[in-house]
Amino acid sequence: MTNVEQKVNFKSLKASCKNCSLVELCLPRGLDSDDLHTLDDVIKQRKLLRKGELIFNQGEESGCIFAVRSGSVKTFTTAKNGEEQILGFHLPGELLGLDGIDNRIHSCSGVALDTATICELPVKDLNVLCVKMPGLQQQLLNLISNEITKDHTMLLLLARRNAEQKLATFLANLSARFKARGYSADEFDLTMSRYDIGNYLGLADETVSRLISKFRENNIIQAERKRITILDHNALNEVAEGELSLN
Amino acid sequence: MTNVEQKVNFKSLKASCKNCSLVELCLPRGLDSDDLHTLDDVIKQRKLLRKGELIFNQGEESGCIFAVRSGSVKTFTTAKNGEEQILGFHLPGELLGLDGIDNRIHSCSGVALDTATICELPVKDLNVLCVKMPGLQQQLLNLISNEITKDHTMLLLLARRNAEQKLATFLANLSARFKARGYSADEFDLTMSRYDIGNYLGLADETVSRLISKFRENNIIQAERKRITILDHNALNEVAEGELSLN
DNA sequence: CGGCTGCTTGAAATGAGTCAACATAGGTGG
DNA sequence: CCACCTATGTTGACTCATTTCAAGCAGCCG
Repeated sequence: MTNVEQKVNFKSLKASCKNCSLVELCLPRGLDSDDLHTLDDVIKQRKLLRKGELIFNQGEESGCIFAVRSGSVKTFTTAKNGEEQILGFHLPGELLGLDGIDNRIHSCSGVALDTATICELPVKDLNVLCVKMPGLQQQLLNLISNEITKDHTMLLLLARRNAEQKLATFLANLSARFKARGYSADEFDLTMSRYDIGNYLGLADETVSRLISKFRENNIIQAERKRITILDHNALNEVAEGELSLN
Repeated sequence: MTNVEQKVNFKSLKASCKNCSLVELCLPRGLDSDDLHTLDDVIKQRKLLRKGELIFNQGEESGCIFAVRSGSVKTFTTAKNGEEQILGFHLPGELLGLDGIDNRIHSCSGVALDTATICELPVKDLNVLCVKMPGLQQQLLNLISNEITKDHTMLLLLARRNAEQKLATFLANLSARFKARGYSADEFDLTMSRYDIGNYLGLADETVSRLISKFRENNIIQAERKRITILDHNALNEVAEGELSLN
């Protein structure tokens, strides 16, 4: 199943880790070099997915968490009546499937938004490793804890903010995440549709469309279909905070 | 700090655990008896809180998670501009503060809604125990995983449901939780104000008031201020699911 | 007993949704 | 390679659920 016996002997720590995207997440709070290699060995080969392909399905027991290497991914729950609620969009270097970390059942599904590569990380192996590496244990808890905090921020956004603030927050957040991952904070492509954005933010897709136009008319962004250029981060943040209302 | 040396030698497992509310949560998926006692020893003495008293504060590092023994509690985040978003209400036997499980900083605050007793559980001690008790490790992850799932359900509720469905879901959920804890599913007191309910559900408090009246007029509930009696669980669930729309 | 806070109800205002028509891009097959 | 077709996005007009504003009421605490 895993290839723990496989030896790794490169000079550079990063270069020696096949699946850096996930391992990098653990670096900031210091696992030592040996630990990192052990962890890296547990991470399954990347998998290539086409747009729309399922990574894991709500209700199934994958026993894995996942890391995005390239491309992007959305997660969503499906209600009894069949309607979907998008829970998050995941960029390269980010994790998903943490809701299945107890090794039981995923409470949401993950789907590729475009061509994407993802790494699989079997929770079982992680648990075994945790005994040997107390640092990893802590890292894992940190990650989940952050997940909860993110959800709480989202609850606030959905419950208390108007459409303008929601979309501005969404764009500002995307920008910050691209920046954190080494991409441009000013110019990026939306891999998700207007419908997806609306679903995620609790808005009709027409509303999203209208707001994008409004932001453009106010010279806050430039928007050509999927391509977004942020012209005025300051104004965008002010709209997000409700300090600035447009038109 | 903790009283690990303290010996416990009662016959009944439950009777021998001073802080059953938390320990019970771990029972369903089987820690053995010795483990339970060890766990119980780590749980700090109950604390008595008056209405409005703070249990833990957003931004502070308590290093603890908490279990409600009696009374009820709300958790909420405070945004930059000072406005609050209630994240959840917690009944006896339920946990809170899991967002601070990484032993760092709480991303929300907890406050007693009425006179309440709560137990404190230092995460540090838990981590130590986890090494000795692999089962506990798993239990903890399960709990957090469930927390995430609950948040996801809430995201769906806030983003996709109308006011009627939100309130019906809220009441049905409360009822189920009371039942699960051995209280009546039909009759209970709301310890939170209309304002709190509205804040939690992303509604104006006037809307909550109006809906309660509407539910009463439709003979779904009886409502005398804080006292709620559910007359028709079936109808309530149908409203929650959007299968039934009132008036 | 009075004042305060929380609750209820009404009337008016409005933000976002719905419905509908049209535009554009990208993909497919002839 | 072009023409068509379907997806997705845009924009307008109208509707309506929920909010906001406002007034009155009821329970509760000091």
